[in-house]
Amino acid sequence: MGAKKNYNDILKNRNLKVTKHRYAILESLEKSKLPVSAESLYIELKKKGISISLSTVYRSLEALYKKGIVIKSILPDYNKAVFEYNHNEHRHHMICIKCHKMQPVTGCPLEEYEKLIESKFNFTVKGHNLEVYGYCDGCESKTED
Amino acid sequence: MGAKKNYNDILKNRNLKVTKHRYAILESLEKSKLPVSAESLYIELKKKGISISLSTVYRSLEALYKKGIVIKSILPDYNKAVFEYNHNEHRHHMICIKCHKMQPVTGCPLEEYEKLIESKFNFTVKGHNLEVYGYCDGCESKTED
DNA sequence: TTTGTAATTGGGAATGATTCGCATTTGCAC
DNA sequence: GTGCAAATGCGAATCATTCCCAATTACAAA
Ligand SMILES: [Zn+2]
Ligand SMILES: [Zn+2]
Ligand SMILES: [Zn+2]
Ligand SMILES: [Zn+2]
Repeated sequence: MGAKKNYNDILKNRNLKVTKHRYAILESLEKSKLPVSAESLYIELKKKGISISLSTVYRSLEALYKKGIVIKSILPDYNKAVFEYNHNEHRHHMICIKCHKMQPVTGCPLEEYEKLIESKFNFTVKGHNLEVYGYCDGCESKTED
Repeated sequence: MGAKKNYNDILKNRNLKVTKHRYAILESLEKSKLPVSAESLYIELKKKGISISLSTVYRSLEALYKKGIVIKSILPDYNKAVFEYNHNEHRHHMICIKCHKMQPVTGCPLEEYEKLIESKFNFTVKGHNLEVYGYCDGCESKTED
């Protein structure tokens, strides 16, 4: 939360111009506990009285994603991308099969695994994608077909 | 490869009717080393002389996915779903950021992690999704912007 | 502060993957 | 063999995302 100035630097350091839109997007994402879709972010910004177009939201998110400032993921049952601020405290999510709720889990069990892959195959690891599926607290008792 | 009869049982056990299309899809997926998109599978089946519609390919894959017979995943940079046969030898993939090649890696580093999650949160784990990103053997020397 | 230029944006159209609707066909239990 | 629910074909519809292009803006250099 050394916020304000921070976003400017983050953007500048990655050769992205500082605009009020990007600023607002980062602010919104950083506050959000959970990953959000482009559209829901768009709606949220509108509610805050920010004038922005959906295209811009998509473009900004994509730019931020390419620079590693945000994390993008697409879930096989919820066919759209969701974005979250890349708090560098690496984290993953538990996703409920039933209600689609996502819950963050900090920490990562993959450090050794990545090293293993790098040495075993000739592959330079740059990151990974991990989500755990199952039934959340509330949906526990439900069984599927 | 106790193949032939096998698919029939797999389908029947999950309350899916046995049709030549599903049979062909499973056969194709099981042989494939790498995950394939619905469309490329469709094209492949056509080449084999099988008469099928793209809708059916989508519907069948979705049905097989819901039953756990195939695995579905969507990659954030290649915006479409890919499917692979669920060899129960659990595996994951390394995906090249540059050429999009996917390479399977058998084995899983997440058993303990899942137990941890189940006990720590009140969450019933049913599965997970893991891909490792980076540069493959051939694309090694390439840097991004 | 002013100017020049490339990056960013709006808004709407285009795209492309996936799903849907509905008439027809097929699997399979009885 | 019959009957019915499930599966299919094919085209239309949907929906997220990208693209186009003219107008605006950020910001570096003067
Ligand atoms: Zn739930
Ligand atoms: Zn991790
Ligand atoms: Zn590669
Ligand atoms: Zn695994």
